[in-house]
Amino acid sequence: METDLIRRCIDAGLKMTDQRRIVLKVIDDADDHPSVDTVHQRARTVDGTISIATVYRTLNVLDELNLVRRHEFNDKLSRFETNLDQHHHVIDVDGGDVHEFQDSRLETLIESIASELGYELVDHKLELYGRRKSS
Amino acid sequence: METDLIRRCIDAGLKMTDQRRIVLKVIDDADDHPSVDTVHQRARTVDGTISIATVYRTLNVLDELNLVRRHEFNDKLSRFETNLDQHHHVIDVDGGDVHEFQDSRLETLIESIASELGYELVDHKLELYGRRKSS
DNA sequence: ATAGGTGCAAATTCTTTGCTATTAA
DNA sequence: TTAATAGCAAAGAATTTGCACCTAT
Repeated sequence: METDLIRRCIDAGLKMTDQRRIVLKVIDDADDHPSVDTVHQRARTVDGTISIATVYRTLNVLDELNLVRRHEFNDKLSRFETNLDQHHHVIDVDGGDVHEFQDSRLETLIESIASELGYELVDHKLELYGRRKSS
Repeated sequence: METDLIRRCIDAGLKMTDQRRIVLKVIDDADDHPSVDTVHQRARTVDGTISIATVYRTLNVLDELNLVRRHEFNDKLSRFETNLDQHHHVIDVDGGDVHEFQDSRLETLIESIASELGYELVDHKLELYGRRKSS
């Protein structure tokens, strides 16, 4: 098994240890925005000996390589996501649920705003805080 | 002196102590995005005995009252801003400078996207990460 | 063979909190 | 007068790191 994420790590010159492979799989499989602790717990179900330090180190490396994005939504925990194309979020201010979405109008607008301001866009984060409409 | 921020705090039922007044002034005067520690240092230049605990407590109250917004840009420090109308930021990925901007097209689009998704917008944050164009 | 990675525990860093004394309202 | 707030120091929580051992390349 050679996921895209694994390949990118190898290309970046990282050693592919068992622990790293497990953390990468957890991250790759996640369709939510897990905290470090959650990633650790999930990794433990595969290998009970994997340490939280390794999880921290791995996530930090992935962050540096821009293979994951780090967020802090309502709480103060670091939360991670791999799906780098859909970085728009609606956070429910009541429940705290995080819902992802994608919108091309937004992409286009953001791109041109950055350009107008004299910047070449590298990445971006948009977080909408809202309340479910009852209607 | 009765700044708007002070007025809002009083209206919210907070006691206006000397320390609080100083922290509010620091926040109000800031045109950057100071960390808790920076706010503390600035407050100290006015009153050398003000404690960091008080700064934390004051900023937390302001955050709860939505009189400041809490950010975490490139570093992992909480950073604060009072200017709640201009919550769009470009972060220079090289220098780390944070530049604020305002864009009505964006406001409008975000508002309608939230609505389309079934949310009533309460607040939002947009962070663009970019690199200065040399051209 | 060896540069890089791991686990563990200790150390750091940031933030909160219990307590007693103080003070704005 | 009294409920809220301050300062201090201790406690907590999240994250990083030094070190001795291990392993992918």
